[in-house]
Amino acid sequence: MTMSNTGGRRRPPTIHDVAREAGVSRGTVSRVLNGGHYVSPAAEEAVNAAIRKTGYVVNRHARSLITGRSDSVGFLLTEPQERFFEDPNFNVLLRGCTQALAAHDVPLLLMLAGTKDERRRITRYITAGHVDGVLLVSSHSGDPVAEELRAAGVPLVACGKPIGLGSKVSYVAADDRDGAREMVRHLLSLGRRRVGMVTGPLDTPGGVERLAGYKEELAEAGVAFDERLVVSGDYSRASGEAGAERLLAQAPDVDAVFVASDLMAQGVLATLQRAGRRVPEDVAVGGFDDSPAAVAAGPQLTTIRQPWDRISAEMVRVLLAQIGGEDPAAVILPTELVRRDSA
Amino acid sequence: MTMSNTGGRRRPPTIHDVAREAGVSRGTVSRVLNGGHYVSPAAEEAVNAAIRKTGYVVNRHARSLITGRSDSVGFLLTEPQERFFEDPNFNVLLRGCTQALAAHDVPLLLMLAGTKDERRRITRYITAGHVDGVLLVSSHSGDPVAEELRAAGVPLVACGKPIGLGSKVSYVAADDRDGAREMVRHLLSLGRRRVGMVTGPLDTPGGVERLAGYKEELAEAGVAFDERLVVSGDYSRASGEAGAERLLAQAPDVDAVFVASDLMAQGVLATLQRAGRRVPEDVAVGGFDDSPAAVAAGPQLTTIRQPWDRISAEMVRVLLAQIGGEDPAAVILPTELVRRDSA
DNA sequence: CATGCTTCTGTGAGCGTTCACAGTAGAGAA
DNA sequence: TTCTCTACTGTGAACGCTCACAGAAGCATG
Repeated sequence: MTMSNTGGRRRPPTIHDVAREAGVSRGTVSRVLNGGHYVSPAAEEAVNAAIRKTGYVVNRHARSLITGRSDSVGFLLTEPQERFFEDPNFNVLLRGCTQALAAHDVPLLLMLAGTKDERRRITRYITAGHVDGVLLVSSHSGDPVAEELRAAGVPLVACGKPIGLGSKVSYVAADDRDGAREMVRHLLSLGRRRVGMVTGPLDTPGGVERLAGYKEELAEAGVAFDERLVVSGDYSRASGEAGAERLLAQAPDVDAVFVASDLMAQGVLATLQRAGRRVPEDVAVGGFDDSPAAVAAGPQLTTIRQPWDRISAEMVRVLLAQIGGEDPAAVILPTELVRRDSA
Repeated sequence: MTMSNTGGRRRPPTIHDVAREAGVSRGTVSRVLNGGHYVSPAAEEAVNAAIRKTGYVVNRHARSLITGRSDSVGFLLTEPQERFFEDPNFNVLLRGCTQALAAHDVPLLLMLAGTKDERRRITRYITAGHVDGVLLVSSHSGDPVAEELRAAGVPLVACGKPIGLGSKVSYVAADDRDGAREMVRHLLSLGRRRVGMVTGPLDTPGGVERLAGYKEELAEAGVAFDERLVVSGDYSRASGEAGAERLLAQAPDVDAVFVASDLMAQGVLATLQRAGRRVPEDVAVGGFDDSPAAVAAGPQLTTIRQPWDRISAEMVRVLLAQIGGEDPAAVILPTELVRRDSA
């Protein structure tokens, strides 16, 4: 592309101007800018005054040219984007990451790898060093882009445990298993014993973990596992409706359902309503996510809140640490039971 | 912040490496890279081969340092962000802009100006020339950040007509007035004569325009304007519910309602349902936006689709043109009536 | 007085590009 | 021939910064 400089703007002040204004050398200004060790209080003050007076802002391009880093990170979305952009959790995540990065003065580049072509371009862009690291929102399947980035040694932090990327990729995730256990424990504490589950997709760690938590908690409570009480879904509302239908058919005596997402739970509520079951009197329903869907319609959903604000903050923290040379890390954050009307 | 280079990555090839590989000079490689005028076919081919062989990617920092442009643009959100991030239209817009820019190989920086502090930091960042231009999603009120950017001569394209920024700011907007007229025309064509309206906030151009379109179309059809048929809202679902209640109280004989947003229309549907009015038999309802809310519940909403994909594409086109030196421009895009069940 | 150490400061080099300019070769015209 | 013009190519300088190094000043120690 070609971009010519527009007329209106005049040359911004350089480090040289600041140095002259402060009566010191470029080196001293640079030292004040970065860390400020080995500079006298008098010089530091003079430089800061000069910066204020001139309105100096460091030229990141010049800095990056010599340091070899860009002081920016990418936010990479490798899945079909509709799904994520419509997910409120994703929005919270994106917003949280942007703000956390802003606090460190690190710009965030939004990268959408939809088509094969985009994927290639973005991979080159990243491996060329135009960003220092990548916040990755992938899911399901092993992701070729992520794999390539990992192989190229690009600092990478995934949201949720990535599949098939080896253990050397950092990730931040909610404690799906523990969250599921907490919800099941809650349902059991209400006296329910025929607790069903609509799972998420079982090719995702989240889906697997939530099911595992369900089983564990039942086992611990001494409630026998009954596979007729478990049906699988894909997190969509429609799959919640269908799942509830199967569940009612397979186990008509179900008196509680743990649903692996709020969106599916909406579908479950609809099906239960159609079937004439009252919620929570006949069937208690517990969701997962605490998304806006949880309070959108019907009885307000009792659910498990994923700490998206903390997740984004941790992703940024881990990524910056890794860019700073630290080793990859996995962070699991606790979830929280939100009691509403459905259970 | 401090970021030290991580071990894994080795030095990427430079233009020098390519030049050596191709047996030409840096200048020739540079010419091939940018436009390719005045370079012999043989040289061009050799350079391209060398680029492929070495895996060369231009160092944007070095380029930016000398050209003075960053070849990147900012996507600036100056309003309380929750509102926008939960708006599906906003998501389409963000996605569309990112993709349109990607096609030009221009990275998009996401900038959220929530707090006063962020606002100041972002303003400095932009005016320092770290982005070549800004895609602005503001709304309502005159925006101090936008005003400052305009004054600094930063290329700027707003989404929707901005208020109080003078005429020298580019913007891209849907044709609110014409869209409103089309909907009202549709309602009239169904034989309805007591057509009410729930307006959007009247301190926004969109709100004003939709109301104006409503009035114009009524006038053209020779239907007398009745102010009891008009109540105002703020685009939220709750204000739709409240608005419909007022409407029913003021004008019980209302037989159609044009609602200025789908979200409000959902509220209107709920109120009508509670009041025992059937939709569309007793009262026809027309929305605006064609957001997912339009098909979320109740009768599927007849609505006006705003061409968000085209809006984002046009915003990018206008911005890049302006960065290239062209004058600011206003683009108004046509809307489209989407017929569903509610009217 | 020399020596060393610490704290502070200035200077030159260089990061990887683009740009302006100078220069070359070949073709065609005078 | 000689001159001009076009098509192409190479070269040095510059962009604004950081980094390594050299050096100065102050102070304590030998």
